Amino acid sequence: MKDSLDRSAWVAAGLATLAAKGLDAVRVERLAADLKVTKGSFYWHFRDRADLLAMMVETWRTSATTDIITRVEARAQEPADRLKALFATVLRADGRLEMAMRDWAARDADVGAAVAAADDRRVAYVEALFAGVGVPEAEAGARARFAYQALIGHFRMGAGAAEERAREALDLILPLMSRP
Amino acid sequence: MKDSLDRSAWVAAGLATLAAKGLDAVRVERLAADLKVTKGSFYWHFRDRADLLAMMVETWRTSATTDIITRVEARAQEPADRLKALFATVLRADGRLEMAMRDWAARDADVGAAVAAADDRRVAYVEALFAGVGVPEAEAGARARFAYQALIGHFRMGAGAAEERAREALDLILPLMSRP
DNA sequence: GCGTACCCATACGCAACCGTATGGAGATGT
DNA sequence: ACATCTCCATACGGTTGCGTATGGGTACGC
Repeated sequence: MKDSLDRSAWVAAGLATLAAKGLDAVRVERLAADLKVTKGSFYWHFRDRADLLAMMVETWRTSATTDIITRVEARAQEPADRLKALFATVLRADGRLEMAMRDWAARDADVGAAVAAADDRRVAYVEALFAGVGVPEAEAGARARFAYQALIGHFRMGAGAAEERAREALDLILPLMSRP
Repeated sequence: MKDSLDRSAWVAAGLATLAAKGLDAVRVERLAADLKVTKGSFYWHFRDRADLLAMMVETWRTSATTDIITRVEARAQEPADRLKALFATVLRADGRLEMAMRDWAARDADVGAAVAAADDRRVAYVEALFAGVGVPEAEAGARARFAYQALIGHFRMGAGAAEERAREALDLILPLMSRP
C-alpha cells in the first residue's frame, strides 16, 4: 500500500515532463512508463488526459500565486531591498515550467486566463514596489510591466547561458528603472 | 503544370501552421490536406519531415536577419528617430512566428542556435542605437538586451490585447532607457 | 507519337497513443 | 473466512501519423 500512487504523483510527473519536453510530450503511456506502472493506474485516477491537464493547470495556478511574493516579503522590508531580492531570487529559478505554461497558454484559453491572472498579480506587485521607491505613479505601471516582460524574455532566450550576465546587468538596470 | 507545387510552397504552409498552431501541428498529412494534395507530393519534394523542418528554419533565418533592420535604416536617419521607428514597427507585427520559433528553439539545438544568432544581431543593433543617443558604453549593452527581452516578453504575454497600452508605455520607457 | 522526366494519387505496413473492458492481487472491515 | 474496496495489469479496438512502394497522368524533347 505504501507504493501506491495518487493523483498528485501523476500531476507532478506531468508538470516535470511539461517543463522538460513540452506539452506534446505529456502522454498517458509515457508518464505511466516513467512511474513504472501501466495506464490502468492512470485511468483509475483520471477520467482522461484532459482531466490530468486541467489538474496540472490548477496545481500551477495555486503554487504560482503564493510562491515568490510571500518569500520576498519575509526576506526584506524596504521596497528597494525587496526589489533587489525579488529579481535576484527570480533570476536564480530556471523558469522552464513558467515558459512551458506560456507556450501552452498561447493555444488554450483556460491556461491563458490562468497565466494572465498570475502575470497581472505579479506586475501589480512590482508596480507597488516601484511606487515605494519614488517612481511617479504615472510611470510605475509601465515600468513594472516593462521589467516583468524583460524577465519573461530573459527566460525565453535561454536563461542558463546568460545568468551571470543578467545578474551583472541588474545592477545597471534596476537603478535606472527605479529613478524618480 | 501551372498548379504544381515546389518546396517553397510546403515551407510556407509549414511556417504558417507553425505560427498559428505550434510545431506539433506541422504534420505531413495535415499540410497536404491544406494544400489540396496528398503526401505523395510531399515525399517527392522532401526526404522526410525533418527535411521540411530544416528548410523552415533556414527560410526563417535568412528572412529574420535581413528584414526589420534594413527597413528601419531606410526610414530614419538619426539614432533617436531610428529607435522610435524600430520599436513602433516591431510592435505592429504580430510576432506569432517569432514566438513559435522560440518555443521550438527551447527543444532543438539547431533552432536554438539560429534564434540565438538572430537575437545577438538584433541586440547589437539596438546597442548601437542606444550608444548613438548618448547612453554610456558600459550601459548600452545591458539596456539593449533588457529592452529586447522586454519585447520578447511582450509578445509572449499576448501582444494583441495590450498593443495600445504598449504603444503608450513606449513614450515613457524609451526616454528612460535613452537617458545618458 | 514515343520515350522520359516530373509531379502526384493510392495503398500498404508500422508505430505511438487514446480510451475501454476485464480480471487479479492485496489490504480491510466484519 | 468472506465479501468488498482499492489499485493496477493485461488485452483490445480505433485513430493518427510516418515513411515506402508503385502506378498513373501530363508536359516536353526529339
